[in-house]
Amino acid sequence: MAVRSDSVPALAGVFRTYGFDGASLAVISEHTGLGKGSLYNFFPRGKEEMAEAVLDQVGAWFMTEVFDPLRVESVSPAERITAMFDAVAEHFGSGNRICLFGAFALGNERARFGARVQGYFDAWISALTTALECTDDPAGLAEECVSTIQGALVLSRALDDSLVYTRLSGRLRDRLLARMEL
Amino acid sequence: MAVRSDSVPALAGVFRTYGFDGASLAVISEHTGLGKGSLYNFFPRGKEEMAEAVLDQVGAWFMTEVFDPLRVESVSPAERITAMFDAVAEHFGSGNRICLFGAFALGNERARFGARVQGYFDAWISALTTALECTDDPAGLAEECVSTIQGALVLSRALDDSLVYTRLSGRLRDRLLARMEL
DNA sequence: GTCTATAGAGTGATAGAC
DNA sequence: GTCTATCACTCTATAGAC
Repeated sequence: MAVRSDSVPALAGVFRTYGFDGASLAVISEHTGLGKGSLYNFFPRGKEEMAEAVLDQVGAWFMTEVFDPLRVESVSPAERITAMFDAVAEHFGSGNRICLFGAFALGNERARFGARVQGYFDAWISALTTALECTDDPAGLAEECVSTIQGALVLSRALDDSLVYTRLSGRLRDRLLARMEL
Repeated sequence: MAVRSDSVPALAGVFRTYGFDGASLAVISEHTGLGKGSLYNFFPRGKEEMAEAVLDQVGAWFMTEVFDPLRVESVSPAERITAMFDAVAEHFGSGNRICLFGAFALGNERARFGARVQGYFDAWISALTTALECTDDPAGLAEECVSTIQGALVLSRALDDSLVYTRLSGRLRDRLLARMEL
């Protein structure tokens, strides 16, 4: 039997492709394979609740797979940073998939989901700052790192070339690792 | 009497705030002060033509105020770069306004306006590459610069703090200028 | 008469909610 | 599937400039 959480990955794909406003219930119904009745059974508050569920599930994935590992003291800071870039590249399909939080930050969606968006970026920068404590400017570099990844996703998407993402994130990673050796 | 181009700045504000899908004719009519009759008189193909007009006007502004000055050989490369950061900060309200091309790149709008989005970023990177010819990696740094500005706009918006933009673009500018002195 | 600008009632289609 | 609201858009009407 289908459960609510099973439909969240499909919902994520729809919101990534169409945005919040562009994702009609007809499109959602088609991509999830669920009728409107089922959708309102799982998400009584409608589309807004669907998007919240997506944001929460993606946010939870980043927490366990990206943010928490950045604070594990038994792993060297350089290895933590390298692992972060690997996990992030995997999640964003090396530039082929956008960041929902970034897209929602730029779009009209920010009005509805601003708190979740802010929480995601705060958590990322905070975790990165911990891993970069061995540098001379942990908070500044963490902010720069998160921002650069978002920029790489924008540019990669704009130029329709995932190599742009790979190139930019590789440069960033190397620059951070160099700063950690000081 | 009103002319078509007078309404474009108001249209730009609407699309920036609501996105393409979120900007209904009712909202557009309200913010421009024009009835539907006037809007369809100026833009016979409707919303799509309105957005194209906005993109074209913003693109033209960047061409004359940002891209072309980057190629003026009578000005030193360092001064050209500094002037670019000033003009860009002015246009983006130091992080308070988003980049329409960046937002359209991440959103559903890319399907309709992808060519214009790609042209904007190509032109920017190309012009910057010229100004950075005195460095060891003009094209790479140009790509990195444009991407970082976009990332700064995303993060600034996400955290609702324009100081994030000011801080990140200042760091980037200084880093570029340092690379030019080599 | 012709052209551009304006206003807004009215169209069918489709939206989200239930 | 049914509901109502709203969507993008069309059309008619009217105004003044030439």
